[in-house]
Amino acid sequence: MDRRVRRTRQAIQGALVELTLEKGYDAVTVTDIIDRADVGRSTFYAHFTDKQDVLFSNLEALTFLHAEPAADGPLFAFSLPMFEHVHGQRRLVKALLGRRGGGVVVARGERMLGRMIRAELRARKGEASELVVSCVVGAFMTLLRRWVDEEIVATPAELDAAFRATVLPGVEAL
Amino acid sequence: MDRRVRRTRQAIQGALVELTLEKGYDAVTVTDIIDRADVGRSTFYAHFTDKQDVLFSNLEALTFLHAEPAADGPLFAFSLPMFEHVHGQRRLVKALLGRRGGGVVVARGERMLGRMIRAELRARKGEASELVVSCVVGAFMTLLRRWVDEEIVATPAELDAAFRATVLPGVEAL
Amino acid sequence: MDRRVRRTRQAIQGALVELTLEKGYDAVTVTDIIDRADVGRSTFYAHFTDKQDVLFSNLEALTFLHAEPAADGPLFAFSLPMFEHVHGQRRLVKALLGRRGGGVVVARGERMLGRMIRAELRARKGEASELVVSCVVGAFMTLLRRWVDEEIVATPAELDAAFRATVLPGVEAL
Amino acid sequence: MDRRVRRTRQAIQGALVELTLEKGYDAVTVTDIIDRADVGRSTFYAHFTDKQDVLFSNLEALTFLHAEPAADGPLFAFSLPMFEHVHGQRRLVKALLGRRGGGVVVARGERMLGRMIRAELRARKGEASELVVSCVVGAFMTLLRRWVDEEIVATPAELDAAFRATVLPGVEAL
DNA sequence: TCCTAAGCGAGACGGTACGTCTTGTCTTCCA
DNA sequence: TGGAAGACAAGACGTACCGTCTCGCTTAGGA
Repeated sequence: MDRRVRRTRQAIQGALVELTLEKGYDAVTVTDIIDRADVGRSTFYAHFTDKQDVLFSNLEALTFLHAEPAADGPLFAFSLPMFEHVHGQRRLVKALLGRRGGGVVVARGERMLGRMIRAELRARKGEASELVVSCVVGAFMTLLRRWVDEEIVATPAELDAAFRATVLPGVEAL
Repeated sequence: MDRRVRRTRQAIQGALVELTLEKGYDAVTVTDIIDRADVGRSTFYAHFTDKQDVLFSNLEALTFLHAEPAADGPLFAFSLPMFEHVHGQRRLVKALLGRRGGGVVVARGERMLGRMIRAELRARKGEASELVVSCVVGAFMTLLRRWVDEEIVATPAELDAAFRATVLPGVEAL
Repeated sequence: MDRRVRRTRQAIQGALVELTLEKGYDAVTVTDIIDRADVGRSTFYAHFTDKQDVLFSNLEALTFLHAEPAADGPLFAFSLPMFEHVHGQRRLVKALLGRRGGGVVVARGERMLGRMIRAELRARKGEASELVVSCVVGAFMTLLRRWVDEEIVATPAELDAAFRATVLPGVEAL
Repeated sequence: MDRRVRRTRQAIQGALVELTLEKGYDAVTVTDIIDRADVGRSTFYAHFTDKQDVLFSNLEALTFLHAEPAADGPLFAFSLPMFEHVHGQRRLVKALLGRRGGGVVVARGERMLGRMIRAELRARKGEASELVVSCVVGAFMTLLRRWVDEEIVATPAELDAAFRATVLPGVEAL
């Protein structure tokens, strides 16, 4: 891929993140992005189909979203590494996943997390109740979201501890 | 209030709910609402400032959002009644709170639920960790949301059971 | 006719004149008139069909518009009395006929004046060229309009003198 | 300037003229113009601020409005050329200056003509009475307007003859 | 003196036009 | 000759008026 092309794409992606942090994803217009990235309108549409397309392209940088379920080790072992990973990318994660981000990203995160938790539960218990999966997903994602939105102040270790303390006893008792 | 006024407001509110179920809240335009409600443009703006204003006005019909925390009885006793209440208004709740609804409503629901859970925990344990509150709120709301979106099929009693089984042991052990 | 009715009609007519002098006829809205006259919307439409209807109703007070052609005496004898008559109603005439008034009134004035001048010429000369009638009408009306708009400062006698001095020699020579 | 831009502007200007001839300037809406010109709403406002702005832009095609006073030769020599010039653009002049046109154009024409006549009179007589100027302006403009409105049928030469015959004796006698 | 019809204000209502804004496509021009 | 700049059509936005309408209150003027 052309170096210029890469630069153009990054300028656009960066502009969306900045603007999302400033005004919230919904309020950002394609015109805003173009102006901020200092790029022509047709250039934007040459690289992306949509504002949402830019959002999703940014998503690939969020590697924690591609985590794989662990078949052994303690239940929900993904938790601590994930909080730590997010810690290093707070700014980006906040823009994408936080209150001002596009709701779609949260939905995607939930789906991915759901798959992981479902797989873990199946591996240990044979079957996974979708009701329980929803509870666990919700507990984790809400914690994560409120943290990046700075409604909660805590270290990754504290988050991990609280998450496990709240849901593990219930899940293991099933 | 004038009888005509009441009819106009209801036509508009109803139109928003219908259209949200059909195309999703974000895709609904004020023009859509006007046409569906068979109401003049100026009439719309005489009653509501916004599409969002209509959304919020509908919210008041969702009485379960105004639930009060119980000081005694079992922990999280609100759960079953709430699921049952929602059961009776699935259509409306789905439109407002579901995947296709406006994200704002979920946020409002979380805030309200957070207040309730925080109060219950304070009443029983003296103090309430915001981390734990977030987990419980997330577990409940995610369950509720996936249910109204029909990603989960279950009775209110089953939902209540799963919610309590998942989070109660952990919360009580603290 | 009810005394109340008369009062209402006059309030509306007066409001239009005032507002026309302030902002010009075109800029005056029915809503403006209603507010100024302190009258209900439906009352307005009970008495008049239009803003223009009010304008025309006011017109009847402008009696000089109903002048009759004189069959004898000097040519264009209507001139001096008309300027004098207007002098006494400058305010109203200015609102209706002036630059800020509705163009329709000028058109009406021209038609009426045209009839008068045509009749006078026919009486004295047997026939009246429509071209000459137009010139005379234009000369008189333009003089009148610029005078009520205060682009010209003069007494009725001076206006009459200028009008006759300019067009009479030409007309009589035909 | 872009070829597209020129085409767009002309389509809009042309649409206004057509529509003015059909319904009269006041009755023409921006929406009408847009539809007739087959142009997007935003495109209209990218080129013109107003309906009136389009009107004025059309005015520049009316070159006779920019005529210069002649310092010598017979008085009011502008008359015949002007009637002839208008003859070649009847359609446009009728739309802009006629009964159905915007009153503003007539006002502009009167001002321009006033300047010309005033200058001619000053050059020959030392001083120009504003009263006389008004009469002459009115005579000429009214003749012109009734002619383009087809209330009068005549050739440019006949119009010129009538105008001069009516006002010249009076003006020269002063 | 009552009472009944009309006059009236208040303002809800469906429409229509406005001028602004954003979107995604399409054309032009330049490097 | 390929890509940046930006003109464009489409259509939603929120505002301002319009002319119609329904509602009660008041206010004569006839019973």
